[in-house]
Amino acid sequence: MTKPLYKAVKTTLLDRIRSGDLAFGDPLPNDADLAEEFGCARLTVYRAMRELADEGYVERRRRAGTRVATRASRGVQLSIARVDEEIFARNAVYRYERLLREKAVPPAAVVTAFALKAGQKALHIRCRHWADDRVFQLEDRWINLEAVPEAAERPFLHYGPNHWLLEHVPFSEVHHDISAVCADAADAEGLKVAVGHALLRLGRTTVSKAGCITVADLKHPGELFSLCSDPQPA
Amino acid sequence: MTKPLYKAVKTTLLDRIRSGDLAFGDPLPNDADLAEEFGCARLTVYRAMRELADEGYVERRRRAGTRVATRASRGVQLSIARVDEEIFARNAVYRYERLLREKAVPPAAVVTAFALKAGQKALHIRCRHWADDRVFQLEDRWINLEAVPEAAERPFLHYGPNHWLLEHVPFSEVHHDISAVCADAADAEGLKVAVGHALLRLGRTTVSKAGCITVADLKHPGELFSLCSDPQPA
DNA sequence: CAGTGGTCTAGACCACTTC
DNA sequence: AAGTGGTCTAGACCACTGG
Repeated sequence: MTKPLYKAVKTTLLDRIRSGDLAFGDPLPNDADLAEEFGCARLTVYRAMRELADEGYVERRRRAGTRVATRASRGVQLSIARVDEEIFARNAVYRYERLLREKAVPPAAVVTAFALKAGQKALHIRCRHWADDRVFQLEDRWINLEAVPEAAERPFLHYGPNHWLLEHVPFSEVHHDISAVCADAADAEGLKVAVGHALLRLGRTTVSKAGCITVADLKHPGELFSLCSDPQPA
Repeated sequence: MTKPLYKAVKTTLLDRIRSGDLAFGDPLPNDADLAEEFGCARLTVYRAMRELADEGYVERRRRAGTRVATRASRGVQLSIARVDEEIFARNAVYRYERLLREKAVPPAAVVTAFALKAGQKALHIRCRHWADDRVFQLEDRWINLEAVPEAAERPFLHYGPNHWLLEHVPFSEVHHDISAVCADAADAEGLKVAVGHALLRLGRTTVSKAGCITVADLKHPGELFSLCSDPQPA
C-alpha cells in the first residue's frame, strides 16, 4: 500500500512545477543530483522523469538536461465506449436494428482504403442503435471481405458488426475523425430527426496487420451525445 | 541508432498479438521465462511488458500472469493545437478579433466552477479567430479573476486570452467536452453562417492548483474543422 | 503459500549533443 | 570533450493474489 518511491519523487517534482515554483523553460537538476537529494538510485529518478516527460510536463535532452515543458497544449485522451455500453450507462434500454445488408461496390474512398480492384465488392451494413425510443446512433459501415472473409457469413441481424469484429479480428489500430454535420434526408430518416439537425459524426477506420478491415460512419443527434476527455493521470 | 533491446522485445511480442497468433485472453509466458528466451535481464522484459500494458494490449496481474487484453476499445488520443497554429498549418492567414470584454457576473454554471460568491464578477471575453476570410472559431470565455488577478489588466485586443494564459499560468489540467450544436442567432452572427448551421463545439475547462482558471466555449463551422486521432505508438 | 509481477539498487556502458 | 540522459545487468526483496 505504501506509495512506490518513484511515484513519490514524481509527485514531488510535479508539485514544484504545478505550484509555479518552476516556470516554463526552467531547468531541473540532473538525474544524478536528484537521486542524491532523494537518497535513491538514479534509475528511480529516471523512471519518475520519464513518466513526467511522457505526460508532457518536462522535456529532456541529452547533455542539455531536463526543463519544464513550454507548450501546455498536451494531447487529449478520450475514451470511446461501445455504443451498447454507452447506452446502458445512461440507464436506457438498448436496441439494435439492422436496416440494410448487401454486397456492393463501395464508394471510391473506401475502395482506396481497402485497396480493392475495380468492381470488387465489399460488405455494406446500415443499422441503428436505439436508446429507449430515440435513435442514439446511425451506423453506415463497409467491411473488407478480403481481410475478413468470415464476415460474409454473418447476418448481423441481431447484433452489430462492431461487436463481432472486436471479438474476431486480432488487435488492430483505430483511427478516428470527429466532426459536426447537418442531417441530410437519409440521416434525418435514419435518426428520426429533422433535416438540417446538428449531428456529431465519428468516422472510424480500423487497420490490422492484414490491411484495412472496416470503415464506419457513426452519427449521433447532437443533443444526445458528447465526448468528454478523461481525467489526466497523477 | 540501434533499436533498444526492450523495444525489440516489445515489438516481437506485439507482432505475436497482432498476427492473431495469440488470441484475446491467451496467456503469455512469465517475465523470467521471456528474459531467458530473449537472453536479457528480467527488467528489460518488464519494461517492454509495462509499455504494452499501458497501451492496452495486455493485462497483467500478480500471480495470475500476463494475458492478451480483451477489450480492444482503448482510448483515443487527440492533439488539439492552438487555434492560430491550426490555421497557420492550413496555409491560411490568421487574424484575431475581439468582440467583447467586460467584467460581469457569469452564468450559474461558471459561478459554480469558479466557486464565486453571489454577485461576484469575472472577466468575460468574446472573440473570433479568422482563417483568411472565414471565421474559423468563435470563442466565448470566462476568466476567474480570483485565480488570475493579473488578467484584469490585459486588454486582449490584439491577441487571444488563451495565448496569454498558456504562458502566465503554471501547469494546469484541461478538461474537454466535444459536441455538435446548431447555430443560434448569436452564433450565426459571430461565425457568419446561417442560423441552424452545424457547429463543432469544444468546451474547455482549465484547472490549476489555485482552482478553476477559465471556462471557454469554442465553436467552429462544422465543415471547416474536424478532430483526428493521433497515430498510435509503435 | 507459492508464484507472479512490481520496485529498487549499484554499477556499468553507451548515445547523443551542446559547450 | 565532457556531461547529460538512455539502456542494460544481476541480484534482491516485497506485495499481491489465485490455487
